[in-house]
Amino acid sequence: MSEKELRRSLSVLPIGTVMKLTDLSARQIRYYEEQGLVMPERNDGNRRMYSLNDIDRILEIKDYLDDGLNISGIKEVYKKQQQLEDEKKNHQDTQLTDSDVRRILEDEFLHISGLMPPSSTFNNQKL
DNA sequence: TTTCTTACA
DNA sequence: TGTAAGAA
Repeated sequence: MSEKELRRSLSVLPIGTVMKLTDLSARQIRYYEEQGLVMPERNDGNRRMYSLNDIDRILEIKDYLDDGLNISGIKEVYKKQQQLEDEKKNHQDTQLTDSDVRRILEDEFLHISGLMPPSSTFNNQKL
């Protein structure tokens, strides 16, 4: 991991700073954590400490919400991304190319952002 | 002062 | 999601 990545992953921001940076309420920020969308560290007194990566994550969540996605929809987006990353890691037993990954993700975006049925996202065969 | 958790006329 | 209450 590069030094840059390490710095971005250092949790040094209290929720108050995150509120100003994201223009979200503490309530909302904590709620996203409850939903497993972000997992900030805790310091001494059980206070949440966020990293720059967390900030990006939260801003991303905010954008998705503005685009009409609900929490469950966002969860699926991240689930999909992680799923694709895993497959990418086992590049040998799968036949997915980078362009395939990009296409699948694109498809998911349109699918999910268009107010999809909660259970219609498991039909991602192998193209 | 700031943040945490819990709960809801 | 907001807000109040009590604790840390």
